[in-house]
Amino acid sequence: MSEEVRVRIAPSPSGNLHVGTARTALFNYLYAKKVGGKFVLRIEDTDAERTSQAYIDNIFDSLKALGLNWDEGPDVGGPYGPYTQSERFDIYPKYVQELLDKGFAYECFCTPEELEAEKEEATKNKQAYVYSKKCENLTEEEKEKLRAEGRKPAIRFSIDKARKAFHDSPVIHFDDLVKGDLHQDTSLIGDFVIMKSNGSPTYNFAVVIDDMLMKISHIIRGEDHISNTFKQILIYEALGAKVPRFGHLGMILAPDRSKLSKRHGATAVSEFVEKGYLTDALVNFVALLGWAPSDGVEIKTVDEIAQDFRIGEVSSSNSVFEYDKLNWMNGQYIKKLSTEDLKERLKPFLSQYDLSELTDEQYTRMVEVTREPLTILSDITDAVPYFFGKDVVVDDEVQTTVLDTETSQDVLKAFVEQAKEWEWTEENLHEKMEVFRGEFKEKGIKPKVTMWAIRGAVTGRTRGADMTAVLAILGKDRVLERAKKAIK
RNA sequence: GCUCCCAUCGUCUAGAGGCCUAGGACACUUCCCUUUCACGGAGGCGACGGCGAUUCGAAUUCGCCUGGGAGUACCA
Repeated sequence: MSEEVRVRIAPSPSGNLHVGTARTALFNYLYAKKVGGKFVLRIEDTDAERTSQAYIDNIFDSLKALGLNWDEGPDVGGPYGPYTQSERFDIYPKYVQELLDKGFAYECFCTPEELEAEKEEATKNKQAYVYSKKCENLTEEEKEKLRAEGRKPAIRFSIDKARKAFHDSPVIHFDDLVKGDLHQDTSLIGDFVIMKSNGSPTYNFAVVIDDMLMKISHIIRGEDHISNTFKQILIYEALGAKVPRFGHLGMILAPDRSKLSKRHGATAVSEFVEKGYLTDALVNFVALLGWAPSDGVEIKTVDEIAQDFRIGEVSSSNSVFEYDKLNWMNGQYIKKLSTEDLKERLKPFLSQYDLSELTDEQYTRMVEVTREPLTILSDITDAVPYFFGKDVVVDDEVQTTVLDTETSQDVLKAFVEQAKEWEWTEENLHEKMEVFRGEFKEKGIKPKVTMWAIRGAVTGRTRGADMTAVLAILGKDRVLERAKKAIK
């Protein structure tokens, strides 16, 4: 039973779910799925200042949208709850006391000013700063005196004592799931605070307690946590707990190789969704940042990826988040959507238009003929203005380079003349237009030039959806009116 | 500053001593298809950061250098 694989994602709700966190969540999820383990969600809302319910909801929604469903979490519960850190506050003191009793922790009465001075001194001497440990061997009398001054102690973890109890060398190692053997000289790690003077646990302590109590067996996270790992291993050992396996993923960088931030565009999963990215495409893309399919087929569902996933094969280097491939991939996913599904998904991006102008059939056809070039859903906004309203806005350039030409004028005159007699069904229009192009071709005018004239008059543009379909959707009256209007 | 991690095309990556004149995907580009844009199809451009060492043989092993990233809090 203790062999059960349990992984977790423990986001801090100080912002919307970041793509980096999403990728970490994904890799944990993939690992759990692959080996039949449990995926746990824990909310680390210790920092009340930056936490908000909106962010918590955003994290839930984003994870769900990505298909990363958790087996245990704040909402669904589980055997090792609560899964919200702020509700776990009363369980930490017990373990602090245990460490105190075992001699692996001690009270520290240093003030922020004193600590600051130590640090300055260290930087001045170009030394790496490590806490002086001056409070480690305080006598009871000294402690009483400090307490009488009104000082409230923080609790520090004694790196050296813990290390000596379990390791021969000050250099400790662990076998990382993705990076292999990792080591660190613990004499370079200062005795860090595990419980603040206000009684709340620090991150490095709380995670260990939470992960230990939640029986997390494998901790897969960003490599920015490597240095924390050594501290955490020592705490696990000091508590007599089983040390979990760790796996550290490379970071996701922006194209300029700096940390991905708002400056580079969207960073939260929800922002990508708002921009018109499909969550299926987003997870797929993010999975490819560090992982490669064994069969070379890159477009895959999360379940398919899970089948093929091996944590040891994940790349240990950082990767750059480039939009090019994401865009391509999103386009591929849009192509796979049924028209009915796409019609619904497109609606939020068509809010500036009055969809009631169109019958369902017209809307369906419009989507069918405009969906091809979409890479993100919001592209639809720019692709359809001419389907709405009576008139059309003609680009200046289209006016001068297309409509104003003598050829175009001839084409439009002939078009109006002939089209008013046509039966206005798409099928019939298709035939008629073919004949129409043929007539002009005989006069030496290329089919595309003929079409440009009509397209320019009817849509105001030189590019767009299939012309015949556009004519059919717009209806005879509007088409003829717009065509006439373009004739001088 | 100190410590740690990383290093194959512009980007994501395959590659675990000879199968590599380094493969794929995206991007870029040429051509084809075509009522435009796009999609699709067929090509092209394009990389083992540098220097040593080990070896008959290194992208693959080792060392140094360089470059990039991260951590150095009573933040998480």
